[in-house]
Amino acid sequence: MKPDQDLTRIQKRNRALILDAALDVFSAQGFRGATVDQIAKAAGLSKPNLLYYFPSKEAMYTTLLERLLDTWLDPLRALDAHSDPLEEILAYVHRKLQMSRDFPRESRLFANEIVQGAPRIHDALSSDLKALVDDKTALIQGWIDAGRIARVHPYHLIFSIWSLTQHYADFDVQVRAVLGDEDPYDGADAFMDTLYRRLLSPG
Amino acid sequence: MKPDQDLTRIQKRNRALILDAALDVFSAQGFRGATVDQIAKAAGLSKPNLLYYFPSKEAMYTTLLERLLDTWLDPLRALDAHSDPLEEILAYVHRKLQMSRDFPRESRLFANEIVQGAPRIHDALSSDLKALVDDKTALIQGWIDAGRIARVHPYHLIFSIWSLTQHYADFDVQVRAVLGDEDPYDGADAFMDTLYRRLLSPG
DNA sequence: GTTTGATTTGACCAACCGGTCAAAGCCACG
DNA sequence: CGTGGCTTTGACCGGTTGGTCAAATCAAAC
Repeated sequence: MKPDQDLTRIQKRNRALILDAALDVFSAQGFRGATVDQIAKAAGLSKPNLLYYFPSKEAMYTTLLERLLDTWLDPLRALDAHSDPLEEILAYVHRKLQMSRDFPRESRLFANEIVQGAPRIHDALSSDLKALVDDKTALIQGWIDAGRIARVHPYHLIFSIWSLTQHYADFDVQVRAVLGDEDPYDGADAFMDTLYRRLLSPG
Repeated sequence: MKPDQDLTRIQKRNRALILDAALDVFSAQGFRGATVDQIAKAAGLSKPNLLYYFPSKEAMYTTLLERLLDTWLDPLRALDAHSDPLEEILAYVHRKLQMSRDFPRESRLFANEIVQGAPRIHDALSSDLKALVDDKTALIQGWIDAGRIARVHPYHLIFSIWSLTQHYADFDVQVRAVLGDEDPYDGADAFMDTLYRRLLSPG
């Protein structure tokens, strides 16, 4: 991939246009359900023009996935030892929920990919993701051993945070069908605050 | 739909064969990603033969969805006032997790459908599902008002149970990539028991 | 064993899909 | 201007897909 400086103004604009349209379509239809024509129409460009900027439909998809996995894990990377453990974890929960609220398409893109067996991102999960989680669970285990938070299985703690926060983006239609007009995220934020305080408060 | 009695022995066997194969393929690929040929091969029948038993690919899919939504909600229907509220909710959590363990294909079929906006099941969500959840949240709210469990948002409580339990089926590859050889469900069961006891214990 | 209706399938079709290509259009620079 | 490279696209291609159909096969009742 060429660095951004080597791209002309038009290239930059159109690549961004295409990736945004591709995110729309892939997140709503999955890789196989999406068609290049749909993406082209969403981007306001012709189909051959898309394939001038990306060598294939698959290239658009993997470009999106690679960029997203990275930014998606930023909140977890930020989890660190520089404050009270409980508040640190709560801050992570709130950041993660905020990402679901701000970037639901990204969340659904990952959900689609993983529900269908992660055929194009499995390696990154077993290497990069696993390494990061191993690192952060060790940090959490340290807090537990020091008696600073309650004793819970650190891996399942992280799974629970992913699951609860992403649920509001991935299952948005279901949540809204049940809740009606009420905004899901306000209640979710308060609920999770209560949940993790009660779960993790030591003693 | 004809009642089962009107079906011949061969019809019963082949319809069951086809639906099982369709569940395999749809849950792994989504509706659009699945092909009738894949389902036929998985069922050990020819493609025209499938379309002899079902009028279309869509009919196979919606038949599966309708049957599944019903059984999928059975554990929630069983939530009732006949024992200690906390134990009643915990029993629901454990039943739901057990369903994810026993029927991961069904869970992923729903996940696929809902992540993609529930185009073929949206009505059932807003009517049947909403009615059931409204009913059960009223029950939970009664327990809260009586001081028998802690004060939490009852809708988000139910969302959290769905989210946490189904996560282990829907995101199975991710969970296993991170956990390695450890069985996810044993740890999950203990984790959720702790979580909901701490969250819901009154006082 | 013959008949009749149920079951199965090879061959086929029209629509769709990802991708190609040659030609046309456009833009920036001298 | 004009010219050379960047950008855009209409037309097209081969493969796939959902679905059809007529003919062949099978099974059960008499």
